[in-house]
Amino acid sequence: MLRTHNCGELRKTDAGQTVTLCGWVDKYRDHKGIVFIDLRDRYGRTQIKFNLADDSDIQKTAWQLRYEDVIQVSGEVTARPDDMANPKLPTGEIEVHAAALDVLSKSKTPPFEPDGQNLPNEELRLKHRFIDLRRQELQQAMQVRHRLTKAVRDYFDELGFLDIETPILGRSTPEGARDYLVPSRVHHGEFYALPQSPQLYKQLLMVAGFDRYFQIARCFRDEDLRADRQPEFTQIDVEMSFIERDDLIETIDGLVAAMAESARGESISLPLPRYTYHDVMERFGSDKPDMRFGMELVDIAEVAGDCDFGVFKNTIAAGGRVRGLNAKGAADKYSRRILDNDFKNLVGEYGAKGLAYFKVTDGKLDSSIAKFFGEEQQRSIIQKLGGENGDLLLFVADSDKVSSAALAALRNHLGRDLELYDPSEIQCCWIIDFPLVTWNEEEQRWDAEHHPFCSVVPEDVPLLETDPGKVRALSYDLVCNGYEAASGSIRIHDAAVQQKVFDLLNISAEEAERRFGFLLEGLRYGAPPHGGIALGLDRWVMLFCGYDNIRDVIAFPKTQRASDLLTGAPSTVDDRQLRDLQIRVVE
RNA sequence: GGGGCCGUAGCUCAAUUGGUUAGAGUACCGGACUGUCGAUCCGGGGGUUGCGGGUUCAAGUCCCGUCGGCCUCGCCA
Repeated sequence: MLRTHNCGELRKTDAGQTVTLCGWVDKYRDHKGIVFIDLRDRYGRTQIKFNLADDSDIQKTAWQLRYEDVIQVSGEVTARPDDMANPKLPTGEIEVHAAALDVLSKSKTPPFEPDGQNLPNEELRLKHRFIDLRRQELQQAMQVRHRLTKAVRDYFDELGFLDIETPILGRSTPEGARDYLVPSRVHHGEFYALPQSPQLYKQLLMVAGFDRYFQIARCFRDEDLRADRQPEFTQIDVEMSFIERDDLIETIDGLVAAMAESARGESISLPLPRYTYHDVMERFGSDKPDMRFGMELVDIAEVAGDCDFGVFKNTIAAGGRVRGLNAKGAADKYSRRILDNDFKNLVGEYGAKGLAYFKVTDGKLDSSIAKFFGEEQQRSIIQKLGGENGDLLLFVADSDKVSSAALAALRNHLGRDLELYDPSEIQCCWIIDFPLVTWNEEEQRWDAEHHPFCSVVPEDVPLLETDPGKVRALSYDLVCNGYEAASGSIRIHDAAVQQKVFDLLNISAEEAERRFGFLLEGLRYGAPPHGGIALGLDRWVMLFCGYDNIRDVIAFPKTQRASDLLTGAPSTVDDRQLRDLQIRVVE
């Protein structure tokens, strides 16, 4: 070993010991006759003292030290005089009095310093990711990530789950997300697809009798990115046999508690609350509501349909909805310009054509459109939204879909902006009873909400033929702070029900056979009732770290256009490689 | 595919209505300094204002295009 201790562990009680430390020069303070170095590794920082009187050769080298040089220092641990201790550092009560110094590796002047001050733009940080990763936030994230995956493995191991790997090179199944394709050299013109998830494999593992499976699986989706989406990401993939929905949910409740314990040392009270899809869509306008605060949506259809405000009245007449929310005490918080521009644009992104708002003043509505509402109607609106003087009431009148999306976004914005919750808090809940299918207006057909193998609430099976939109799926999402953090379902193992679902989705027998024949064939050879779930590992790490960007918890992430600025991927390849694959690039 | 924000010294930023030689802090280089911990003080070097075109007597600033980064709608069974 080139060191006896790390840079975070020495304390006053170690005074007198001779130690050797290795690390990066984090700061240097050169007083000519005395030089201080803060030596950094991933465990912490320790002050090293170089004294002119001791050894002029060492001192000469110490004068040359610059940021991010890697050095090895030996010397005696010395207690600092009380008035010279640094309370900001855990090691601040001691310093190492250098008797030997070896520069292990000189650093070029770094493009930026990983001290977290004046953080450069992300482009530069991604280009020099090896430096960015020295920053405390990223070091922290990698540690949380490690602890989390270890907790996951330990938890499932305790419960008798087997960790089984599934192929990365698989067959393309052209529904859902766009596949990343890998050309085959041996089979001209044919391609593998990277897995969007191990979904079909894990169902076959159930058929094979591995009744408790989990895997920390890399997944790939060639879709446009977001702050919480990367083209390759990691799922905690789980599948169980001979279980019902609640068994799975309880198992995952325990997993979430174990993860929270390991990542943050927090105990989460179980069971996690469960809400139905219908319930949260009505109350929050979203199937992934942020439960850290209230501010629920309120329907004012009765008043709106009867008032003189054309937008409201016509929306109700056309079968739309008028709903609003109450920003408590925010009447004077937002200027008219912000309301008419920023807020209107915000809801406009979701298709809302406008935003109506009132301030509650003297028990009445105060707004340019208040005149369209009678005294009784104003009282009714205020009462429905629990309005008090000083409150700001905001309304969107539109279709169910648009008003939900717009108000959900507005609610999230207001919740954050009005600081209605502690941003370090974690609030998880289950969303259950999703609709099995949703009507696709453009294509004039029913689409699976989850996937075509998702099972049905037994009492709803007859509805498959009469009222498909009302059929509830045996699927469930785990939502955390407004993010979809896990999603799963009980799968169909009954051929007759599967056929009904395929019929509903307009998937012919030939088409089903062509698309997922290998799964269907497997299910014909004794398939146990089974179900599972997949948790987005990256998102959980992000949530547990309190970050709002998934790139901050991935060691080597990609940009929004899916390029890796560090390595330059994707890149062109040699003609010879293309020849082998019989692929030609066309302009 | 659509909408929005951004790009000036290695880095973080400034630069009036379009107007002198594009500035500051930090980093870097040199000097001073034996108790600092964002060390301090003195001095110095450092610019294709992302790139290309246009308007103008004059462009970092205005216009068009393009490249790159971020946020977002669509998309993500």
